[in-house]
Amino acid sequence: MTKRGYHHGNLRQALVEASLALIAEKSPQGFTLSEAAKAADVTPAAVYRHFAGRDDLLAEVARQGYEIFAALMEYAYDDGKPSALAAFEATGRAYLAFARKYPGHYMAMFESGLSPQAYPDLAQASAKARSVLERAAAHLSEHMPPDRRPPASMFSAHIWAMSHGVVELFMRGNGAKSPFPAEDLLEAGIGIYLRGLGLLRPDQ
Amino acid sequence: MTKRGYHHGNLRQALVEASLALIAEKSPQGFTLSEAAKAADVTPAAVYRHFAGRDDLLAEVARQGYEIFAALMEYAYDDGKPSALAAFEATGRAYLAFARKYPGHYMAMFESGLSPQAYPDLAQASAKARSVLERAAAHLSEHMPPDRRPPASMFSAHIWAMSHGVVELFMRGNGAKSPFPAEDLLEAGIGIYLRGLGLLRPDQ
DNA sequence: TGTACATCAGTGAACGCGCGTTCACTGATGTAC
DNA sequence: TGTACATCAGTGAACGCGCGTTCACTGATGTAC
Repeated sequence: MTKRGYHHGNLRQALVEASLALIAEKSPQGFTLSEAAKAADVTPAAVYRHFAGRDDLLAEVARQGYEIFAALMEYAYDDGKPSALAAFEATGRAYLAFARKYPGHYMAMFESGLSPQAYPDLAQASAKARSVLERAAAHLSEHMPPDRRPPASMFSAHIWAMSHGVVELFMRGNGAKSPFPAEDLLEAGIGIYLRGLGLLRPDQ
Repeated sequence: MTKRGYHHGNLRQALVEASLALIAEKSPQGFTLSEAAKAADVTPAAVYRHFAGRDDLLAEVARQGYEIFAALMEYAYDDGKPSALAAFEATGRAYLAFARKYPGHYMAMFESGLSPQAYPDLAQASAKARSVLERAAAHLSEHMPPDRRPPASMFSAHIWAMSHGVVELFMRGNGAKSPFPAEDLLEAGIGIYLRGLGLLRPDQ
């Protein structure tokens, strides 16, 4: 049991968790402060003891999302073990696993439309997460044929874009029914891409 | 001049165009029927002469988007001329050009969260657009080394996912500042991917 | 241990607002004779 | 050409609703003596 505060006990975190469920169900724009309060068994006014308002609550949800995201990526990457390539592929799989397991966080992070600049803590968490991805990309790029090695930030962006696109188009109802499981689709896509970079033998 | 009807003249289309501007500015979920009516210089109630309600109006915006999208893709693909590969690359560029030039349509199509099943016209337009992409992919896949040729629907999904991801992450403010222009980023990404499929020589 | 007081998390009522939607209506446009 | 009538696109008022936010308050918890 977590320690209980005055009345509710950890209301701040309870609100975050109520919001997560609502965001996953109705999208970040569909979620309302009042509903989150109700889900936490509390008056809407109580929310203002812990957050400056609706957007501030949403920002905190996104911030926690980036923290989890960064930790998962870090863990999956595992300092490039057993090999830069294998670690990189594990990171890609972890990306999709995160989107599937933490849909509320994912949507708050990437589909909420709130600007991170307005929330310093959010901007910092987001930068931290991104740095994990870029480190993995930079490490892997050392193993590329140097003549046509693209900037690490570019090929990290490619992988991120494809991963995000698979999540948005084929994991949610949006756009299209997936003809394949999203995981297989992304793994195959990344494989082809890495072969194009000379990181995989043509017959791998 | 377009022909004018009873009072306003083509109010139906005026509402669609007002909605486009609002959607591009505030996202599909931020757009409201009342604002669209006001932008078209008309009472909210007038909207109900032409649409069943807010969602119906949004669906019509998306439908028109798919029509334009399909036409642009068709034009860019140009029946696979001058070569299947060149035509395919032109189609990729056209995708991004569409997203940039018709942000309201793009957002209504891919970020609105409305289910196409509920709107038969929308579902049909969406299927038509998708078929153009799949035809291009199928045609190109005939030129692949047949031993490891992936299903056309899969590699079409890869390209689409990367394109969509680039739009969402690097063309909008969402997620990240682009280190490169979105067009260059996507073109390079598709190039690497196609090389991975054996469609481009390693030194191309 | 017991009492008096300070703190402050959450309450409940209230606010102004804009939303989507309905309804009886009006008056400009089109049509029949 | 002129008149009487039918049509129907758009009006304006009204509705109930849930939103975000504010405010003075209350009462459970923690603390000092």
